[in-house]
Amino acid sequence: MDETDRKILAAIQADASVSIAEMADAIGLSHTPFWRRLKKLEADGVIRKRVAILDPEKLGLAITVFANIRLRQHDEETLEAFERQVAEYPEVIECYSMSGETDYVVRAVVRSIDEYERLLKRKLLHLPGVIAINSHFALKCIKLTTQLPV
Amino acid sequence: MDETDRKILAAIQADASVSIAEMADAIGLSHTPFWRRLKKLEADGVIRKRVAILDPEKLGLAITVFANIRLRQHDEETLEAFERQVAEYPEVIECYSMSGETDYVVRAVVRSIDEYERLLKRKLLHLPGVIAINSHFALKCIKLTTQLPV
DNA sequence: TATGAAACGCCATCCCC
DNA sequence: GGGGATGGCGTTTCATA
Repeated sequence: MDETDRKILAAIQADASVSIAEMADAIGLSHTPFWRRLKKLEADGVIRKRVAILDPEKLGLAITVFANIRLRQHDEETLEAFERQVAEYPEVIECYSMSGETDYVVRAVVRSIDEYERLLKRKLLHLPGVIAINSHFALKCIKLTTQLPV
Repeated sequence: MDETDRKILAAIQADASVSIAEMADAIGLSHTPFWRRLKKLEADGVIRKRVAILDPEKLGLAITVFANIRLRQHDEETLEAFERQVAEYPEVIECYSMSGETDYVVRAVVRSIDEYERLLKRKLLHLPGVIAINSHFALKCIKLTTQLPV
């Protein structure tokens, strides 16, 4: 993967709606080699998929919450069950297992505080092994992108 | 925005590479009304843009870090300067101002611990008003999606 | 006012150089 | 890496209820 590939990736992760011909001569390449590189990057899995990015506000999803989750037990089965189930909640946009005191951090988006309370009390707190959850609300989104540094 | 629009949004935020005709009859609609609704959702800004999602691993971006940032002062200018500058770092994928003790939480992706150390010491710690940063490393990504609950 | 059918024109794709 | 041909699809217009 050379410099030209990186330019292609940068372009297509910024805006995938422009035509191949346009992108190609934006980076100074004719459309055929551009297309060939693109297909290779897709085949190699560097480009995972094409998606539409929606506006959370316009969908009424005004609230972003970070939930720091601690488990009571850390055996294989509990972790596996927790991870499988937490990933299924559509409100959960991100989840990572973490170093430090917190076992997992979850980012969820919800329409209201009420909805988060339900997510917390009825779903997250009942996940396998959960002993404590610490919730932090985002006041404002400064940056949220899908563009990786290539 | 009715149930049909939600189906369109769900489909296109899951996979924007399939043709309009295919999506249309997947949700039981002929392609013209589907297309009109799509254009309206774009015009209304519900659909913000189309992008390609890249694989961080394949790009060598193996490490995800959450940085909890505290500022020493909270006057308008400091906040504004901090927010403007933090958003410019390509390693910073997300940043939110938060309730609670932490002023800002940042999610960054880097190639190595070394690279994070440089990001922290040379960039983040020098941002306007910063007094303390607490870094937490992700051990594993359980879920990371762009799909919002529609 | 929302949907279905049909024609147009562009662009992704594949050929060869 | 580049140029050219083609087939399919997004786009637009017309017709319908």
